[in-house]
Amino acid sequence: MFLNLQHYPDTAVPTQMLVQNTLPFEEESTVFADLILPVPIPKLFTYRVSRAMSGLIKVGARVIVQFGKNRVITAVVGKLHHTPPANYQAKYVLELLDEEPLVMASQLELFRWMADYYLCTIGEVMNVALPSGLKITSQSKVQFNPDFDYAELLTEEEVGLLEEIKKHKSLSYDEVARLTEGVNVNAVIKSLVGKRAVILFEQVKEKYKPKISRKVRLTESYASAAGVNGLMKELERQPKQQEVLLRYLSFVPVQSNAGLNQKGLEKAAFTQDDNSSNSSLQTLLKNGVFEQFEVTVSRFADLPEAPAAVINLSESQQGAIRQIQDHFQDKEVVLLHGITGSGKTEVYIHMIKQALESGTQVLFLLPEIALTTQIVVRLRKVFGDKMGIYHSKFSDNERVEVWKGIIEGKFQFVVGVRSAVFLPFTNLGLIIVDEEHETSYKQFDPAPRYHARDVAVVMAYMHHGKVVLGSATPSLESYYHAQHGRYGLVEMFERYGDAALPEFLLVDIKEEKKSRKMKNEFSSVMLNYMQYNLEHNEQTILFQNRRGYSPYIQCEECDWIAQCNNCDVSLTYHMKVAELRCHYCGHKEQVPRTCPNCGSPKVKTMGFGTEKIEDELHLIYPNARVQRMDMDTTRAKNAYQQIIQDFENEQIDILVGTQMVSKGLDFGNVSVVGIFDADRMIHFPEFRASERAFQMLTQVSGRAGRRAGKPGKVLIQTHNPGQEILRWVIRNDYRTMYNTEISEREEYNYPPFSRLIKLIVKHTDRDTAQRAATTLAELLLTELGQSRVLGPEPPLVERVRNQYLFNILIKLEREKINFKAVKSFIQEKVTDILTDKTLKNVNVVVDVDSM
DNA sequence: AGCACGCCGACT
DNA sequence: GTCGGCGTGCTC
Repeated sequence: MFLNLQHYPDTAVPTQMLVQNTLPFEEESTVFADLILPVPIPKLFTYRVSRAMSGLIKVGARVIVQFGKNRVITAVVGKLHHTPPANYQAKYVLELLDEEPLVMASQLELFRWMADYYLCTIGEVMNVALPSGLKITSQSKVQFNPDFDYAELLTEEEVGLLEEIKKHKSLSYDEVARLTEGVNVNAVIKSLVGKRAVILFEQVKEKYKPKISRKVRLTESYASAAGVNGLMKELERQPKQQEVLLRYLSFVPVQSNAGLNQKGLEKAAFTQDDNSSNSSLQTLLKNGVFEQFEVTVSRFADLPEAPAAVINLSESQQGAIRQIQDHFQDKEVVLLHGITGSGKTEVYIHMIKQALESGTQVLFLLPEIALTTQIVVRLRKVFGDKMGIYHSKFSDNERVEVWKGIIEGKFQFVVGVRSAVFLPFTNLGLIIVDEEHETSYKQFDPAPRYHARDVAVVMAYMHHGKVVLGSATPSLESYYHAQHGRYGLVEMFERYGDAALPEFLLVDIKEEKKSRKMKNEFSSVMLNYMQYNLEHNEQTILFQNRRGYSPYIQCEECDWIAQCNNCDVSLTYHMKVAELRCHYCGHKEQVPRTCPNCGSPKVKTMGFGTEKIEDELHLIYPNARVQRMDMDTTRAKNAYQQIIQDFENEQIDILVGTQMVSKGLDFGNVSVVGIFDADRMIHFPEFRASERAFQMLTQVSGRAGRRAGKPGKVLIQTHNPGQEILRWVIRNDYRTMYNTEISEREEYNYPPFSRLIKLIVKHTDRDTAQRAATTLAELLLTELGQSRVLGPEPPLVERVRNQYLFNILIKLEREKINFKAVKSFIQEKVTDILTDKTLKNVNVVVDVDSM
């Protein structure tokens, strides 16, 4: 239970009170709290706990404190003790927000580990961990001083501003600024405060609002079969009121079950049609027939009860479950390598059920895109409202409800994205990480730059639970661990319900171009297949991992290319919105009609993205139903699901999209998958390129050929059909890919043979950035040696948001090295650079296990 | 990260 | 002469 000791949002803490450091009317208590504050300062802050609060405060509860001169912020109690700080006077904890811990001891342990491992502060971890509905905003507000006597002389500006402030009860700085344009608000407010015309105060408000449902029910005297019958008679002369009563009874059959009345009916159920029923209801309320009441409802209340879904497991699924259980005898982690369509989900469901029955909690992690799909619907059918969903597209209130629901025991099982590892589990028996190879499990910005899969493994150790990592295309790291006995390995190579593997067709673009068979981006082969599909009402998925219309526009006369002002990249042309956009910083600008450099009107789009493919499809097949699915078309909360649903209902003939189309689309009618630009993925300048390309191509291919007895087709357009990666994809030969890649990784000492820490040095001035990076690299070399420090070198995109970047890569062997000591050495050197007086405003990002 | 305090250029 | 620019250093 979360008892708010104060009622928000109305609490205003006058500033004068905040400044006070001792409480006058009581003896000083000897309880001190070390608090985790949401700031990037690597230590806890010790505050004093008042005597009244000392019996109530608990580790993991949130408190409000004054931090600095004028800031009021929320903190979480990290530790309680009796040691007064030696060198300073501790301030008092102003308020206690939770009677019971909101952050569990197990979480604090995990958060400390994360801060330590990923080289950030526990405050930064806390900041990302808590849904913002549980954080508290502190905002300075201004208010007219009712005691102001106009004794001081005011300037014209001050009078104007004061008049505005007088009109309102209280205003934030922002609001004042909006009301009085063109005035230097901060300065004027400051002088008004000085003249005691206005008062400043800190308003703290809790953002989470429970959802309230307004309901009505029959008053006690009528809440029985006899009561209702009597009432019907009484109302014979009032047909409208009788109608309202009947309506109520149709939802809540009190005659047959009087107990149902207790729960009542939403008031909204009466008023949706017309106003007269509303007024009749008002009369009934007034006459004491009905009564109103309010209940706090869950935002997930409308979910169906779990039907006892029976799953028939295939031989291979049963075998997989047995093997997993065997491995769990002596291993914490099992890698489940199951090809697309092998039925991993049923295995998961079985494992989850078992864990739940044994009374432990279960966490099921999915990549963001997969979470919006059918798998959640399926899980919901099995687990009903015992399952919580934690998703970034959910509102804050919904996330707070999941958080609290776990603590209260309402959700024993949570399906969620990366950040679900922060939830308040106390007894995790099983964690499943599906699509464990997905790079989106690694958070890049802001700190903590954590990898949810790796965090999950650590979490499981802490909870003495188990982990299942699942993938059709495991990361080299996980497979390596499985090969070397650190993880158990279970493989499923049979397609469920004997769906055939797709047939592959490599289309040589060079050949097609030579014989002039290409129609823009489409090879004749692809056009033929699409044509066939349209004629036979079968669906096609086209994959191009690049959004927008074209990645750049260029002048034919002078070769000018539209570039971002803030980043060293070309601007992507988006046709629908008629804009050039930077995919790095979000900068937008108008599309020039003529070349800004030479004035020529011959500015052409170059290259192609999903939008161009969509556009050309409309031209080639005017009657086909084409839908695009990428970040631009799925921004709205339910847009993604809508597209999926339309596709499922076969209201879309051709779906063209980015990697979004590679996840969770399991539809029988997709007989062709077309892949553009496979070469770009394969040759991406990065050591994981081959692995990624293999994963991506395999995942997309898996969308085809899901209909039993009828293999689908996968068309890959490439300039080089002989590439070995394509061969591996076609043969579904993970092993060879793994063996080839792993020996390269070993040779060049890349993960899993080493750990990588990437340092990104940033500065607005290129020379300063380079100088800082070089200095830092030299400092690191002293202890780590030449072989472990690579760089600095500029990344592919040298400048982002007007910051020049230089990367230093540190490779550390996995064995025989004091990882902790090395990390604190790195931290130390980074701090040296940051505090170097000759290198001002340099920023360094430390990314442990960088991807 | 904020936020206040402190020392040098363009205005009444 | 003042306002106000943002550099620097601290926060229990």
